[in-house]
Amino acid sequence: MPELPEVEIIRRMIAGKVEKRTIRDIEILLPRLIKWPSASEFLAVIRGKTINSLERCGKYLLFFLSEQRVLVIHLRMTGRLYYVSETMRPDSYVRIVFHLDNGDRLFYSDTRTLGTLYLLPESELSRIAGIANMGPEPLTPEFNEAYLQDIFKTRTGKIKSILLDQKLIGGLGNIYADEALALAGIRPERKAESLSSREITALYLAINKVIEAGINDGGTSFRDYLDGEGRKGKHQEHLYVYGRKDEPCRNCGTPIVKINVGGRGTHFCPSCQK
DNA sequence: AGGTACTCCTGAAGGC
DNA sequence: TGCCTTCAGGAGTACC
Repeated sequence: MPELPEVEIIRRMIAGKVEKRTIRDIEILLPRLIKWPSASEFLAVIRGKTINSLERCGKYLLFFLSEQRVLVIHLRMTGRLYYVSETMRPDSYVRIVFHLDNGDRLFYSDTRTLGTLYLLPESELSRIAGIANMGPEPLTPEFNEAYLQDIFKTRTGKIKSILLDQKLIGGLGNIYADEALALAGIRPERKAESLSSREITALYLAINKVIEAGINDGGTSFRDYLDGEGRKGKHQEHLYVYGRKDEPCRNCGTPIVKINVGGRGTHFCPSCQK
């Protein structure tokens, strides 16, 4: 599942190739993935637009186009973007094909078809609530210990659920939330308000560390994720707890436990995490 | 505010 | 071998 590191890897791999290219045509094989506007209007508006830049906001990709339009893509669970040369054939899950003016294409592929696409004027970006309300992202100045102290101290919810709330922290998903809590030595079911300032410091450092490691490893390919050229990341080889149920903790050897927190599969070491 | 349940969706995996 | 059920989960929404 693409989280901040995976989306950032895709952005970096694709940005240099699509920027300054014009979208010559587009094939919409599964119209319901397009949330706004209608598929026919989407097609009419995007045709002939030039991609000025490719940015990321949390788990959203933002293609800034000519005439102050923005193409917004959220990959959700199984969405993928590939930049491919003229000769490559789409796999059976390609749902949308962007034809560029140099003959190359951008494939939007999605096995479970939960991804979402929008096309709107830049000035209306805030209509997408997930973007308008996005909390500070790891590895930015706004995401710091003081901010975490502030949001944790009054919240009675479980820390794992707090970490996944995009309004509070932008870009964290299930894998990196589990990993950060493991690295910080904190149990996922702890109430946020129960964390000591020392634990909050540890968690702050851990979140930045796992996100940075994920990016440096080219993302985590646990089930579905592939990068902008269809390749797997390497971070799954370095995971502490996610997907390691019954396997020995890398620190103490205790079998990793899997539970359900807030409807999400949650992994932790019952010995190292307090 | 926070918990729970439900929705979207398909392929993999597990049970018998 | 084969059929059926369960699970994976980001995000939105409904409801208490």
